[in-house]
Amino acid sequence: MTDYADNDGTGVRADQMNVSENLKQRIVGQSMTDRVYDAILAMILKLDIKPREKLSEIQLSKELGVSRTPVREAFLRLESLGLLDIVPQRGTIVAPMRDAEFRKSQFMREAFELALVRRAVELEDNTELCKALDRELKLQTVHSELADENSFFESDEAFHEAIAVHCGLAEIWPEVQRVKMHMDRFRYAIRSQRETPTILDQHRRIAEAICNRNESEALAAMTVHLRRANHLISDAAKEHPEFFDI
Amino acid sequence: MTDYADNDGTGVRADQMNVSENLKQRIVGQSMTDRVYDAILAMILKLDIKPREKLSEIQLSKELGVSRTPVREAFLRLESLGLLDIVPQRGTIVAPMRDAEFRKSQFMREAFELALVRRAVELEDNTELCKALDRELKLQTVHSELADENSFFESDEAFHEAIAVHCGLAEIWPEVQRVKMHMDRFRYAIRSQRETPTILDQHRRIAEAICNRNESEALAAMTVHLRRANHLISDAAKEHPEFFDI
DNA sequence: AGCGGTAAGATTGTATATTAGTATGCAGGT
DNA sequence: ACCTGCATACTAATATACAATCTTACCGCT
Repeated sequence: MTDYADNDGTGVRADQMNVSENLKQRIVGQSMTDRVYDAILAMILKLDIKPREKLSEIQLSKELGVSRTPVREAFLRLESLGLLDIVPQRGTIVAPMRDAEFRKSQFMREAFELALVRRAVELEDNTELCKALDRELKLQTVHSELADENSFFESDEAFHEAIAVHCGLAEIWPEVQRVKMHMDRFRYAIRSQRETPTILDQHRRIAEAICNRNESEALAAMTVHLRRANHLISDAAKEHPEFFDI
Repeated sequence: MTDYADNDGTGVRADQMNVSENLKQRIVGQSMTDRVYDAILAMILKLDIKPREKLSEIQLSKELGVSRTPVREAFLRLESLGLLDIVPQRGTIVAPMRDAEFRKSQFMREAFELALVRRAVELEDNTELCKALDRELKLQTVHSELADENSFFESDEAFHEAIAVHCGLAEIWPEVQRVKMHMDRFRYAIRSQRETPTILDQHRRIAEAICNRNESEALAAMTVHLRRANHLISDAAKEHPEFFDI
């Protein structure tokens, strides 16, 4: 759990450690390609690597002490997610945040989560679901009061996931995460803990409407919640215009 | 357009031509990886290569006259779509059709297309959309009468795509195709042209409801249409149990 | 000084070599 | 006849080598 333990002799020169220390600690488990992929993905989402930042196969492979192949395969996966822009014979950069990409992501997430809500209100037995939602609400109350941002957003995820899981559609959640990805990049860029009370309130309304089987209310509450970020984008674009590509 | 024209000297032995002639003719355009990917994808969807059929990097690379790298990269893309199962140090097979995968695909497509319908009925100006839908309906009428299966299903695609395009969400369509993929595999396995009149009728109802801005009717009609295949799966599973993995 | 062309360097794309894990078949034993 | 252990063949994973293309910077010319 200790960060920055880099006394493993992988022969990384000190003058090219810009990204490497960050990566090293994340590299554990599965195949090389998987490890490299997970590491780069996390760094992109957390903005440890910034949009438009260059990312070369050969440099990363040296820093990570692996060959180009796993790095390249990780790059290809990330490109297919729209997170990297690979230009043949020129280079690879972290994709800038595109408005079109965001809109697409927003549409798909909304389509999924509203469909899940529609199922949730129609559950014959929703006691388990409501218990799970209530649990997350309690957690979020505490995390919000303690201003524990990370824990709050963790429970935020769990809240939304619980709806899918208790509808018998747990397999859908990874797909939601997939389409959410581009929104999450924005979220990390603009996330401010002053938002947590608002979010918590919205979650409460959603949970209440679902458990009361009030479909229209649940859908409305979820829609408001999911569209919350929309008006924050322009702020983010003003604050970090270099990240965007309009 | 002529199938099985194999007089190009790529050194493929006659006793291993099971897949090669089929592939060769498809290989044109873009990068090697893209070409190989497109070719294999088409063959999987059309059931030219059958579920559970083995597919080795080295054999394909020889047959296609390319190195293993593009083949491998194409494999990885197809694996991420759930169309190939790559087992390290053992081999790669075309993924059998899994009920869970189908249900997931069904859910996501329905979520997308119903969300698109909701937008479609709310368009201020739907004349272009209705014109496009009507055009495809006319085409489908002809194709159905002439029993031209392929053209019918082509127009079927165009019908659905038109809704997305005229809602200003053309970018969404590739994503719909993505999630539809697993359903399409079933569709090819069970497709019978006796279905075309039914489908055409369903399309007519959908188009009419959308153009009349009758949301509930449009949603109902689309839902019926999208769930049409559901009860056909069990038939397909009976007919080709070796393709399935329940 | 400004412009143009060329060569060097850097990049991804492709090909091949090496490594390591898995199945398989045969030999030898029980 | 059946099990066990080893050798072998085959696979994908990884590493390295080569090719093609683009950028960049420098040098010479005008």
